[in-house]
Amino acid sequence: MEEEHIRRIRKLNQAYAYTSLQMHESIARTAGFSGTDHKYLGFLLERGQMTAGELSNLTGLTTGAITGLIDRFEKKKLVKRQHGEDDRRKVFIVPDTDKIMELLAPLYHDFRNKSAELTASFSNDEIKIIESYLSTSVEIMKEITARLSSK
Amino acid sequence: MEEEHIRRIRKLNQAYAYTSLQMHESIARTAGFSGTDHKYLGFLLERGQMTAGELSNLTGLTTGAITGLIDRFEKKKLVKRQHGEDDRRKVFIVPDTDKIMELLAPLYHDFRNKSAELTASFSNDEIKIIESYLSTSVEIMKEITARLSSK
DNA sequence: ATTATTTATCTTAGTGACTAAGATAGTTAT
DNA sequence: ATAACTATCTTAGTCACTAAGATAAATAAT
Repeated sequence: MEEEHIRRIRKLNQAYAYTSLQMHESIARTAGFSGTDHKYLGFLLERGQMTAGELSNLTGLTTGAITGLIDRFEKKKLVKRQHGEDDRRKVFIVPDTDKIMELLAPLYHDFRNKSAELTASFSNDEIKIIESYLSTSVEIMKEITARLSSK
Repeated sequence: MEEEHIRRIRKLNQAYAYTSLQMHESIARTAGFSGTDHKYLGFLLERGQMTAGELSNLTGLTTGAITGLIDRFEKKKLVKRQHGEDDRRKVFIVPDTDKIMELLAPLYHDFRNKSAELTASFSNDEIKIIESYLSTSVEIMKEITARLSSK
């Protein structure tokens, strides 16, 4: 019964998305972040230093909101402001990777371990299937988001 | 190379969680919802009518915040307040399922179709593997969340 | 060179959703 | 009846956000 499979996977996906959101919110709260800061800190961590304007574009926040975001991070000494040498208007936000990792790593520790264990419990062929499913899903969601944002 | 698999799946998971969040935020904005309202409306839709207090417990919001949430939904005629017959202090939030679906269904239409297509592209055995991966992941994340919330 | 335009970030004023604490109204227990 | 409790609402204050404009630096135009 194919319809049944589709329904079950859809339900699982909803649960997955919701639970993931909950977990990340919990982790953020535990780390002492309010609201969406955790998400944007992850951004900085992954992409490395960038200017305030770039972060504004990437996040969709106004430059004013970015100023506040950097202020909060800077107060916690998780990032530093560094004026551009060639263009002194630019403000590079330089994440203190070690400090951020020190703060977040313990909170992700268990999740990482258990997830790794789960992955290791599958064979190579099985992992290919899971990877294929996940990556195509990501593509689908990106496409939907792009379409909605352009409206 | 098992380590490599684990790393790749972890990266895919991060991308999945992030993209999913982005998509749901886009859908919310398109539907005219600010912030987290969309999430809680989904809650009401899935669980059906409940009292303000129950929603407060489930969401973790204070009762004051729930009052505002219901006000906003009520103004858009997506839910109705209904005083309990046995206990007149209680306020049941009754979602207008048809109206909510009418608002949200078109926005999820493409996503649902493409996801169904993706699911249908796998064999029965492959789907079992994906289901197993997703459901165990959900369990892991629930456990982590519960542990953090109790601290 | 001086001036105008553009660019990058910051500042200010106002908004909206949130919390904490207390008010209101209805219920249960003594 | 009165007290204690419960469910929701109200109020005051906070915080992150937007929109619009200020500041400062870079680039272009005359």
